[in-house]
Amino acid sequence: MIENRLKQLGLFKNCSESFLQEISEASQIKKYDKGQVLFLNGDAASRFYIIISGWAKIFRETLDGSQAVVDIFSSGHMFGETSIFEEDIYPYSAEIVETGEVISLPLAHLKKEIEINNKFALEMLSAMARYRRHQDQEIEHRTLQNASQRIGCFLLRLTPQQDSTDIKINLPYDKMLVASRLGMQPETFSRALKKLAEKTGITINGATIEMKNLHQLSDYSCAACSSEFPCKDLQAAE
Amino acid sequence: MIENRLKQLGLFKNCSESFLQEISEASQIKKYDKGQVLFLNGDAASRFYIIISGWAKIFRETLDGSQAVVDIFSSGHMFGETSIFEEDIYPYSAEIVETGEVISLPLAHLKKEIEINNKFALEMLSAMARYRRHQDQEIEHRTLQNASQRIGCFLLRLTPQQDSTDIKINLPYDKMLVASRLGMQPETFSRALKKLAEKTGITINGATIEMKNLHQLSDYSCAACSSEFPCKDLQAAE
DNA sequence: CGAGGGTTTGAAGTGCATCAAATAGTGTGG
DNA sequence: CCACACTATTTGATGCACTTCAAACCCTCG
Repeated sequence: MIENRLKQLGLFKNCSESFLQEISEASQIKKYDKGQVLFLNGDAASRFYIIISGWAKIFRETLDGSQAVVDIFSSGHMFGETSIFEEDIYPYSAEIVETGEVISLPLAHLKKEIEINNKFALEMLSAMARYRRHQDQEIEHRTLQNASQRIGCFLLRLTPQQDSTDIKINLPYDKMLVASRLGMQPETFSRALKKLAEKTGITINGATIEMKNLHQLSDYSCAACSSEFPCKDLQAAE
Repeated sequence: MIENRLKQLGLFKNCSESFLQEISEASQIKKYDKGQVLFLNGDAASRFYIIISGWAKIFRETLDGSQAVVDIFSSGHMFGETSIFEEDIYPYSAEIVETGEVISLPLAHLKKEIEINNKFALEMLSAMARYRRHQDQEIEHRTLQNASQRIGCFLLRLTPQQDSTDIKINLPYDKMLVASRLGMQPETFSRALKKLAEKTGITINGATIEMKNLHQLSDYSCAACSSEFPCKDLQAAE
């Protein structure tokens, strides 16, 4: 049930029962398959989205077909909501990259609630500010880090805790997608990951990566970054 | 007088006289010389800033001294305000790059007003949303455009109107800074600008650039961008 | 006039992209 | 359960864009 899902999100913690009920009734939860497009850059925007499971990528595409992946979202994240304030068109395209469930909600309800519920407006502002920092960091990473360092940084942000040794993780989605998320070609990703393994002693086995010494990894990856390790992901889910 | 300056900004249009008076009294307007640092990444944040004249750059710096310029602001722009919501430390450093006047205002007052003045909170949200789009575009540009195209795009966004022919503009700050703003080295900027001139028929004379045919310039520059010309700057001043 | 930064130019190196092809992996229908 | 088709991933070879280092030039301002 949608209402319960929404209640689990920190974002709506200051919203009234009646608002949650109302917006839930006007919302839809739906399973989307890998490859489905939710909306395209320039489309008229009337709804925003919250991911329940699976992954979605946010991207922009040029006429000649090359695309820039701006971000990739998972469970708990919201997107398409910036269209409330400007122009009512989506500023990017969104596509499901791992099958899962997504709630679509009407922007009109969101807008109304922001206008009348001050605490909720603050919650939104806080989320926006957090995301801005995330983007600043993104710009920095793409400017200063080389391919291997960007991968290392990405891996570090996937680790649950920083203190333990011998961490084993799985890449959250396929390598092609990780590559585009980090702004590089798949071939470059493959080579850069291998180079990272040589330099930092991590072990790669398909999509599974074993990290015995996080400090060695962070020494290498964070050398070209203004943030210190542990550099927690600023765009943390609600 | 600070209060009058603030009244000229659209941002504060829904604020009460008493708030404007209060925050003005707690604010300072000061002339800063080129090279002065306003704050550093990681500093405790208690004030935010609004530029009256001159230019300021927002950047992040690694231990080894290389820096990523995140943005460069001019008259009417505000920065450092995102620290209200998180951690109370600045997420980037700020330095004056063209001598001018800057107002520094207490974050505490801003925070209080956001909490009690709903319309103002909305105005802030709107500004945040606009800036987020600006950053998305920035990430796209740095991913998809080559050096010459980034310069062309930068020039197009400096032009006052899109329809006229034979436009003459001056670069707003020195070429080294434009280069860093666009994420490239000064040498690369110099060469890429020359290449742009060959490809699009613009004329370069020191810091003055003459553009006889904007369409030729946009055809070349916007080929690797998802936005159509005219691609107005989303981070427009208040 | 001379010092010092900004800008340009040249030469060489590096990192990533691209193109091409081999290999591994995955899901499908037989 | 296997063979096939298709996609993801890796590897190799090559090219290009940008960087780096070095030096010259130019401009401005004391």
